[in-house]
Amino acid sequence: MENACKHLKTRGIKPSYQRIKIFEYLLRNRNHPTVDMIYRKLVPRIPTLSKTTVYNTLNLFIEKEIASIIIIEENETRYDADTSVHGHFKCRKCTKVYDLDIDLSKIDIPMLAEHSVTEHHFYFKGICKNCR
Amino acid sequence: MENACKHLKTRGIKPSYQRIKIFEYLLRNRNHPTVDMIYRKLVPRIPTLSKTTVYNTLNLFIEKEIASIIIIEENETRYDADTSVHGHFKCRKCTKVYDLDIDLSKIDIPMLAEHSVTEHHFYFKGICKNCR
DNA sequence: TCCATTTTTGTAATCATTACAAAGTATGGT
DNA sequence: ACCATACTTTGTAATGATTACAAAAATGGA
Ligand SMILES: [Mn+2]
Ligand SMILES: [Mn+2]
Ligand SMILES: [Zn+2]
Ligand SMILES: [Zn+2]
Repeated sequence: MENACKHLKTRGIKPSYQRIKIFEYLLRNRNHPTVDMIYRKLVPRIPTLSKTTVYNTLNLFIEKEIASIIIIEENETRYDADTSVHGHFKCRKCTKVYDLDIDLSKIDIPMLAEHSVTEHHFYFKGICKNCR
Repeated sequence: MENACKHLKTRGIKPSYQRIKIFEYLLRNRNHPTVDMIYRKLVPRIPTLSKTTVYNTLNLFIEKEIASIIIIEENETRYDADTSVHGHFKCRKCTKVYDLDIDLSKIDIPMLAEHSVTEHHFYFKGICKNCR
C-alpha cells in the first residue's frame, strides 16, 4: 500500500518505516485495536519495534487527525483510522467493537447550542448478534 | 439526608457511615466527580477514610446500579448518581462536565437492531459558553 | 459476652501510559 | 563523500490510577 505513505505525507507526517507499518495496520484491520494489539502483530516483522514507538506514533496520528481515539473501557484505549463522526458498539462477551455509521453531529441537541462543540463520541454496550 | 440511607437499603446495600457519606456526596454534587475528588472532599470530616473504600464503594454502587460510570478521558473515571440514559459535554478549558438530558436510546439506530443493547453512552467535547 | 460476618483500612502489586536520554537515521550544504 | 544538524526510534525508569490482599475494626444476632 503506497496509499498509506502518501496519506501520511499529505498531513505533514514524515513517512518512516514504523509509521507506515502502523498506519497500514490501522487501515487494513478495522478492528479498533489497542496499542498492545498493534505491537504484538507488528513486532515479529519489525523485531526492533518498541512499544514506545507505537504510543508516540499513535499520539502523532491523533494530533495530525489521521486517526481517532476510542475510549469505551477505562484503561483500554483503542484507535481507529476512520476519523469521520461515527459510533461504536462493543460486545461484552466477545469484546468485538462494531462500527455504527451514524453522524450524531447531525442530530439536534438544543443544550449544545450554547457551547462550541469539537468532538462527538458515542458508543453502546451489550451482546452482539453472534454471541446469543 | 435520610434520603441517601433509604436509597441504599432499597437496593440491598447496607448503609454504613462511609457509604452514606459517599452517596450523599454524589447526590449533592452533580459535578461527575473522580474518586480523588470525592476522597479529598470527605477525608477532612472522616479522617480515617481510605481511598480504597471510595473505590470499593463506587464499584458497589455501579454493580447495584445506583450510580453510573462516565469515561470521557483515558485514566479519568468519573461517577454520576444519575442512572438515567443521558449524555455529557466536557469543556476542555475549565474541565467542567455538563449534563445533556437526552435519551439516546429513543433514537432509532438500525444497525443496533440485531444486537442486544444494555448501555448507552455519549459525550461531546469543546469549549463551554462560560469559557469563550 | 461471644462468635460469625461484613466493612474498612493500609500496603503492595498491577498495568497502561509517559518522560527521558541515548542511539540510530535521514537530510542538506559543502 | 563528509559533516553538522535535526528528527526518529529505542529501552528503561517514572508516573498514576486501580485492584489485590490480608489485617483490623465494626456490626449484629445468639
Ligand atoms: Mn470505528
Ligand atoms: Mn450526568
Ligand atoms: Zn459478541
Ligand atoms: Zn469551560
